[in-house]
Amino acid sequence: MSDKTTRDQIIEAADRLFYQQGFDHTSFADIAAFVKISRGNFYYHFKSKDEILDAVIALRLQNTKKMLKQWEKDGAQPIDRIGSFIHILITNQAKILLYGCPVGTLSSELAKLDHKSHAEANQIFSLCRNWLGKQFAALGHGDKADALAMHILARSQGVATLSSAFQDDKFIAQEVAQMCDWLQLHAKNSTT
Amino acid sequence: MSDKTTRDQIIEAADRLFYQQGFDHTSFADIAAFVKISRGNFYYHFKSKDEILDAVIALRLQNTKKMLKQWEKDGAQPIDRIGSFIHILITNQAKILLYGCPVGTLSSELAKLDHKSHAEANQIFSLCRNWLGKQFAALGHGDKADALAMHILARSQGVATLSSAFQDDKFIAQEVAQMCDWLQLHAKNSTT
DNA sequence: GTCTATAGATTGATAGAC
DNA sequence: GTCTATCAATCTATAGAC
Repeated sequence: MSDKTTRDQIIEAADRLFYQQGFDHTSFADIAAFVKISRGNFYYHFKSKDEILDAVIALRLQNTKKMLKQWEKDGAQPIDRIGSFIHILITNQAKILLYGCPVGTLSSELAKLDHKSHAEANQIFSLCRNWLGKQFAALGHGDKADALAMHILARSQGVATLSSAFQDDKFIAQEVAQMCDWLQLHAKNSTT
Repeated sequence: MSDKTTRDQIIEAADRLFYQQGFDHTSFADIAAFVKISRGNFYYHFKSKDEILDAVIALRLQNTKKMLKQWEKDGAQPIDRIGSFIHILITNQAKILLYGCPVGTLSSELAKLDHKSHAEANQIFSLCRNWLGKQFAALGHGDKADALAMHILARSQGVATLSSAFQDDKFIAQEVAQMCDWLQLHAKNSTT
């Protein structure tokens, strides 16, 4: 923890604060207070606030890739892997209830800001979409694999938004169970 | 249009700009330029920016009530009424692709800002939830009516978020069709 | 009821000492 | 590499003329 570079500490603090407070509403003063450096020191590591955002998005892309790889390693069958994806709603439920989904809320904010990095932020969605599509393709849903991936992604987003609005963790549990039931209906032939 | 009070013009401009740019990112200067009044004039009509937000939320609550009443009038059967709700995704698709759902994105933003009016903004969700629950109850789903209402609400939110991220109007059409299919499966006895 | 002028705080960003 | 000091712009909000 203490041997991390200042640059990495800034990125991690920004990652956290952008999620909790939003990108636009998080100031350098906020990040500086968190990392315990002066505001002027930022500009040795980054040219602008937008550059910090890009670094945060890059970090999230990297972490998402790691997570998907891990699920691919842990889950022998595509069904198990997709199940892992669905269950992040429960794994991260405490944070989701407070701040929603980090991917969806950042994408929505950058859309409203008409921010140049909006497309980059959406690559996190694309990563999940393609990975889910690959799993559904492995299940035998050739042409419908992408549509099924988008369906699961959308339902996860909706659960995050509504559970956060109503502070309802039971709703998360209900919907996760329903999505798993739905998944079983789409379990064609995996290995056979 | 021209005989509207300045106060109403401010509220309508704020309603539009809060949706397109976000609440926090919209300044008095933005609203003033839209309504063509001076910045100082705001404070004759409102005490603070938060008061404008409350007025905007009150307006949205009022408009939502009107819309739900109209659907109840137009649709003879609960199935038709729920169908009207699902189809707002298509009716408002142009705006949704650009700015997402006005209810969901405002709720998410106010959650991150830890804003005191977050609960008020969520009343728009509650309005829809209770109305949908009433329709499902009329369909004969006594104890499951609220869960079905939440399910439809969540799926609508997810479709709004993802279609906006991927700029995909075909995805909206696909999911709306699927939601209508799902709805038919839940069409127990309505009038009989 | 609307305006101009301005206060007071905060923002992102820069310059230069150490 | 980190700091202090500071700039210029912007923000919400206020005061007072008309």
